[in-house]
Amino acid sequence: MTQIKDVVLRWSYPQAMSSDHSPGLSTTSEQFDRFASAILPCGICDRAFARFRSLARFDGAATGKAPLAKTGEDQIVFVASGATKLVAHATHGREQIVAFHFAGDLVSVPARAAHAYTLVALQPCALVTFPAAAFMLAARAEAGLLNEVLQRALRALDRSREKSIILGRKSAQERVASFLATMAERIGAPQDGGCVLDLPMSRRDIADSLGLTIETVSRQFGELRDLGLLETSGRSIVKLHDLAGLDARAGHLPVAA
Amino acid sequence: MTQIKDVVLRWSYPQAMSSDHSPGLSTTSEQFDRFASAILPCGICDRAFARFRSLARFDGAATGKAPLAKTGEDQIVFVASGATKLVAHATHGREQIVAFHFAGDLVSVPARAAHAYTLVALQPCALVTFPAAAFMLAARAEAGLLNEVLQRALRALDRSREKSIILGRKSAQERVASFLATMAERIGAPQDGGCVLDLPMSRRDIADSLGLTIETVSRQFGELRDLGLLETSGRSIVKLHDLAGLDARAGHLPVAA
DNA sequence: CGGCATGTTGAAACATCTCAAGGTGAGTGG
DNA sequence: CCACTCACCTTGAGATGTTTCAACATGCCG
Repeated sequence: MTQIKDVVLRWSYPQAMSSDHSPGLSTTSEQFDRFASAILPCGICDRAFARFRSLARFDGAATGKAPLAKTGEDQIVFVASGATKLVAHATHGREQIVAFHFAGDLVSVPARAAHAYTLVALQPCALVTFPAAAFMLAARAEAGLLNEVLQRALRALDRSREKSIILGRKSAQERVASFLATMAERIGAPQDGGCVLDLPMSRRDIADSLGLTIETVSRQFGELRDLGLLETSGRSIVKLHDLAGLDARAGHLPVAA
Repeated sequence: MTQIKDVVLRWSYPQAMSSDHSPGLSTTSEQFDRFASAILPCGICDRAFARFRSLARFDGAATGKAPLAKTGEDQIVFVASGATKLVAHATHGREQIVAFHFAGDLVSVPARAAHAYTLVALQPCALVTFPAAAFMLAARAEAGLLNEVLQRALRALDRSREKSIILGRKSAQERVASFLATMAERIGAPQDGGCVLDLPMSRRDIADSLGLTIETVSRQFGELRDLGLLETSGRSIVKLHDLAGLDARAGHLPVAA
């Protein structure tokens, strides 16, 4: 009863597979195996297994490329390796990054809404793509699979709601601190009390994720550095010295609210 | 294959039951029946049906009240009648409304995250509440139910993502226009080319949903009125004259992006 | 070791917020 | 049925944080 919430309530895996930086998996079999072991229940019947195998499309994507063909249909994408961003487009070329994804994550990419969406690779990626409608139809009778996908969807919903709070009610500094705290959870490598991040996304990506400009993000990195909360080296390495201090700066509610 | 996306891809129902303004349903049976016919698949077995019946808690809530007991557990709530808001709390008393819900909607209310969440009634409500973990366990083998809940979760995710774009990259006027366009879809009554809204939420609620202040919301209502796009009467009635014009002001992408 | 995208820092512009003072309307009690 | 009242909404003027525009520094890659 408890393990449901604790173990599988995530649309994405925290760090299980994310230390894998292999540029792209060599074979499609290997990609599909990753998908199957992450998403498909052990007890799934051979017929259903084969059905998903035949629905799957395999894409490798170089950094910065949008690996999905515009089919006009909703898509379900499994990130076998690498990292991606889901970008929403508004008028006047404005972009908002709606989510980041790492190896092991499952992404729902809508074809049409009030805004257009594009999935873009942050690193060389191996992706397994399904047409959403066909995927759902094939999953219709597979309770185990539906359960897994549902828990991941709810996890994604929780993340998206947290983002709404950040975007709606937080200062620039709180946004950057929240971002770093979240990334620490997802891809951070613990190191003597702190945590080291190797961010696959640029300052522009961070800005587009937090609803800020690159200049403001840069300034806030500076301030957090001056506060002794972090240290940067090169463009992508960030060492967080004080996770608790960062959380406080992030405007998170104290535990006993 | 197509009808999946078109018909059931919603965590919430658009207007099906939302014209029902009965303050609260008289009997718990009636409430549960609404839940059952909206969410439980027709073919569900008697045993499972009884299981959900016994898990359900029935609450009536007066306007402004938070009807959920703080159990420390995630909850799943079905809105049998009325309207609610899901509020997230940050430091310094800041609040962000993460979603609105109307009769027929299903809501996932997290117990603990980086921010605390409260579900609050906008109108007198009848609610059916389940502990999320037990709900998921009971649903584990019910593919039809899991499918329904998954489609609704994905719909909620889509809505939340659209909100991220609004909060991250839009001007005050675009936010208000987007809000009105969304409400028109969800609870609008068509009227000679336009659409009439009877908003159950206050200006403060709208502000807390859009990441603005009440003053800014009020000013933007004024500007949209001056532009001839809408007309207000009393505090809650808004008549939209030009849905297309509103959509344009909302910064939505033109159809051929 | 260049060349150039990416990131940093500074000063002025701007949108929204804050603070403050009226209006308005929905519900209440006479 | 009307007037009272209080919460809610509207409008105005000044303060503020973020953006914009611009110049400069850095570090990654060939």
